[in-house]
Amino acid sequence: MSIPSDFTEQIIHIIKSIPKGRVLTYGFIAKLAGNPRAARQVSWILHSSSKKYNLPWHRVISSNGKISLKSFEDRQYQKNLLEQEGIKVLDGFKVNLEKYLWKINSIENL
DNA sequence: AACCTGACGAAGA
DNA sequence: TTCTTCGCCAGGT
Repeated sequence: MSIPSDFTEQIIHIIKSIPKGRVLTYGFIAKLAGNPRAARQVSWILHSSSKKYNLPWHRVISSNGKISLKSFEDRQYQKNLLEQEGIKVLDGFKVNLEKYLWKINSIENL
């Protein structure tokens, strides 16, 4: 284990700040953290540190509005978590970003 | 220093 | 609309 970079800590902070009933996309989180092209790093963090940092990982989805987990079981699980917060998950595990994306333009006040 | 990986994403075909 | 390709990033599988 190594000490997370500032960039990584920013990402973690942002994810922990996502309100219930809202979602954020990988790319958007990366952008808020300062590097719009580091979406993959966001996925890596979720994959490796969700448990460690107790992150609301289920509130992070792809830019196309779909759940990104690989197996059907995992997608189903994430879908349940989202619906528990009032988020409607449509066929194909898709979420209406227009409706549920967390509108935030800066992390200044996080 | 080099290489590999992932719950990505935009652009093409 | 779906599939493929290619570029990106930081951590370490």
